[in-house]
Amino acid sequence: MKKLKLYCVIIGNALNRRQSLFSFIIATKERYTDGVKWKFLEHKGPVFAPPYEPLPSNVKFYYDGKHMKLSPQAEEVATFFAKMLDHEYTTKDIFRKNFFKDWKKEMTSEERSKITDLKKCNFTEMSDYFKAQAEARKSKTKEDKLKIKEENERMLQEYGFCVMDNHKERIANFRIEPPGLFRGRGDHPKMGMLKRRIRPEDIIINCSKDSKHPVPPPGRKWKEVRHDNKVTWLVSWTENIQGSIKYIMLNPSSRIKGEKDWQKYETARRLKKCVDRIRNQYREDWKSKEMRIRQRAVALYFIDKLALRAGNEKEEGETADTVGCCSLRVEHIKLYPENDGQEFVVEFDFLGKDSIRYYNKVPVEKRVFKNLQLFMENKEPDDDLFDRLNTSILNKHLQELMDGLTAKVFRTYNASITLQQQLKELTNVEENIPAKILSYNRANRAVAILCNHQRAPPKTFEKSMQNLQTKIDAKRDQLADAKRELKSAKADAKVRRDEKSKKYRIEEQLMKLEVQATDREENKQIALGTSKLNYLDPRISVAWCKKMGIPIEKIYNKTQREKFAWAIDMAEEDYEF
DNA sequence: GCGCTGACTTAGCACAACTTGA
DNA sequence: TCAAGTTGTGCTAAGTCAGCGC
Repeated sequence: MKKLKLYCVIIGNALNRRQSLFSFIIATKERYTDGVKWKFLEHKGPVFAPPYEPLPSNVKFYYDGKHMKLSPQAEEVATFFAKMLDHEYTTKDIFRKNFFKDWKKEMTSEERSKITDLKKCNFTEMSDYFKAQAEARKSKTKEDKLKIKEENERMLQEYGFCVMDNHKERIANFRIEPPGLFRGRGDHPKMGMLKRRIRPEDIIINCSKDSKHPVPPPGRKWKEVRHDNKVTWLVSWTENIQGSIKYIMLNPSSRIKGEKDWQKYETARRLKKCVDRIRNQYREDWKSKEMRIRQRAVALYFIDKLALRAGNEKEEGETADTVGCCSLRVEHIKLYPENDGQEFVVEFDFLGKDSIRYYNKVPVEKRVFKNLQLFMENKEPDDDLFDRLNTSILNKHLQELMDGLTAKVFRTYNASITLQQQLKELTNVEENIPAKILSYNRANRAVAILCNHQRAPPKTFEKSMQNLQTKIDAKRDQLADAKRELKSAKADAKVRRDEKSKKYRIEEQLMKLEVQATDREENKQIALGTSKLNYLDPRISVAWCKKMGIPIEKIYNKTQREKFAWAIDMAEEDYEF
């Protein structure tokens, strides 16, 4: 009864934070213990990519120096390549090979017999045409830009929301991925392949029986309409490169995602309570008689100490050659009994998720070192380091140690606890706001380094650094002037006061610039966003802001505040992870 | 156990949108 | 007011992990 009453309140005012927080707790504790994710789900279905518009006749394609009119299908695929002409991708052999193979499939038999060598294809007119179009888009008038904006807004309002259990929720990706050329990361064997256009007939709709079902475009059909309330997705289709399923799901601000996120951090907090026991256990296991247990224990030590990912097996030749902890190979580590004055050093060098390089030299305990020597005995470089271990074995073991424990919980736990410790260590209530924020970013950075969240240095980095330095120099000159003026303004008390406050103001500005420069330099190759969004319990940041008198807007932008609304609502100043 | 698949989270990059200072 | 620089958002690839059938 009480529950029912609450729901009514929620329906009446779905956007009221306090109330949605209640529904949140109810949902987690009472409503969905049986894998049911919702009772009611209604939406408008996906937005398809716009149909292909053939090129104007003056934009020509040349083969072997001669103009050649392509069939619409072949032309469309050619434009995908033309649009990427300036990208390094198009110079890579695999990319070109894959593209050409798939392009030929789209050609008429006549085209296929003529076009036999990609090197003889000239796409430059197409490429120039698209560049001109992009330029034209940029230089549109204010009114035109506003019109586009309004149209986008209209689409968002129509397709960007759904109703799930009495809440109107934002959908994350309501637009179907347009066709194009597949761009894998790193050395992907499938780069350049044609990602085909998705049609209504490829689409599975998921919604509740008693909802208004989404309508396919006129004269078309959905592949299937199902009513599976044990899953959270609204739309799915099978992608043609890997044959995997893609989904349309809800925005991170939605109840269903927020709840899950909250749960994730609660699991990490439970790990905090038993991590000492687990650490003692794996240290004991280093001595085990059984090889499989020693391997498990050393791997777990790496996952815990270095925040490595679990490392599932991957199908060879289907994806880029990347590894995580359990899939490390002998060639990925080097052992140094002594290195730079430290004993038992392990050097890691491998490509992880997204082909981001993990390079680290770490001193380890002697037992770990000896075990690693043992694991590597009589093995080839491309043999598995942990040949008696995989993620499934590891996670089964972890499950026995703590309910809900898996390898990735260690990343969440270590990231969040590091942030909390670093914030305690680095920040001082006495400092001013820019200094506090620099400290926050430094704490955030410690986590990003731990998790190896890298980014390519921004293209404009050097220049923007230089600009900042110029500003700092100018500000220093200004400060020197102000100091001189203050000195010479001895007699008049009022003038003195004014000069003093001016000097103070300039000092503040200078400090702010210097802090900004430090922050930016330290951030050159480190991405803070990923850890902020996925690994750091937002309640730690909310509590810190409250304690330090920092407005939450300084730490989280609008999107982030929406995602972490539950935490902003929940966490008090004394929150402890 | 073992391989496979589906569902869901995590990830970096490209580009659009906004901000700032000349 | 505009270009340059900076930040935010969208996109979609690439992971993790549970569950299933054998």
